Amino acid sequence: MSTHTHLSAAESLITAQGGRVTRTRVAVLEILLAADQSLTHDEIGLALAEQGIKHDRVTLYRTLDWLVESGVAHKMAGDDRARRFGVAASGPHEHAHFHCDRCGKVVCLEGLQPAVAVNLPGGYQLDRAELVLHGACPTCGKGA
Amino acid sequence: MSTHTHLSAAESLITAQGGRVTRTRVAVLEILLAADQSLTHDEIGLALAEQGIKHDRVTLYRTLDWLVESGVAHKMAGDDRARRFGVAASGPHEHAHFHCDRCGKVVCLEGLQPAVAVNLPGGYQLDRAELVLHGACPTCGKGA
DNA sequence: GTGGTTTTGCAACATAGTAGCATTTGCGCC
DNA sequence: GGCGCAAATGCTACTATGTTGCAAAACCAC
Repeated sequence: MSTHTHLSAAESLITAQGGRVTRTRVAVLEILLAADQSLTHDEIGLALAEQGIKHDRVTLYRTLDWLVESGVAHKMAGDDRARRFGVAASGPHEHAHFHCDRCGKVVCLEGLQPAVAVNLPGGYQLDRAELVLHGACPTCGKGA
Repeated sequence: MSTHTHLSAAESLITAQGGRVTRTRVAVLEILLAADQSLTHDEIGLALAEQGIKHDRVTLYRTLDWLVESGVAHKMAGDDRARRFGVAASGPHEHAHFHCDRCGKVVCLEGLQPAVAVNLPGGYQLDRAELVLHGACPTCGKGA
């Protein structure tokens, strides 16, 4: 299975960033691309294990860091102390996140960055705004 | 110095929440009240030590948790994995934070919660919005 | 295939936060 | 003022998350 000339979306993304296409990288990126929510290092590691992909905790950290540095993925700090990762689908980091306070799930909400025309006190230079919405996701909200 | 009938702001706040007025609690709360920025557990611990107030790491965690639960202080997760604490001066948690990407300092920006009239995809129930602005603080911005 | 660089895997370390339990302390009550 | 009891503290040990250094392995250009 090496004569393929067809590259998967994950493989294309990786080569486009000038990185080597490795088992772990492809698998991690595919997991992130397939996920409808932000995943923790742990969840990704579990998914890898389920696919029978042997890997090291450290490798995964480094892979994720590389994806973030390359601008392919993005990292966000949650209320628990675990960082969550997701694919930065379109454009810059200008997208909001929705954090379900019941199941703890974090989803990316693309294209709804609001008018954050805040009037900052003097001297502050605004670079980018990060918006996290808290509430209940569709799944948890139904039960209420 | 125990015949005082006058209570400090910190002491009043503590008793108002039905908690006991202890050395550590008063000191921590006074530190938070005096701070112009959000502080990490570590920074607060250092400040306590400077005041010669003996304390335990665990006690500080518990004190801070209590303050947050009582609604006196608020907790926020930063990009580093340390939680930062600040006094929730006015009203609910409806205030934004400014994170200086150069010195890492986090300040609370009261009264500038923007119109987060975001149109959520179907099914999401918005509870509260958390806004974190990134950029340079006045001090760091000057040097640029 | 060969060579050189990137990436991985391992082991050890670092930091942030938590749990259980005995001791101390604040504070209401007498 | 002293007593008792619940709340708070301090200790030790532990968990979880993330990092560093280095040797071995894997990628990929040639």
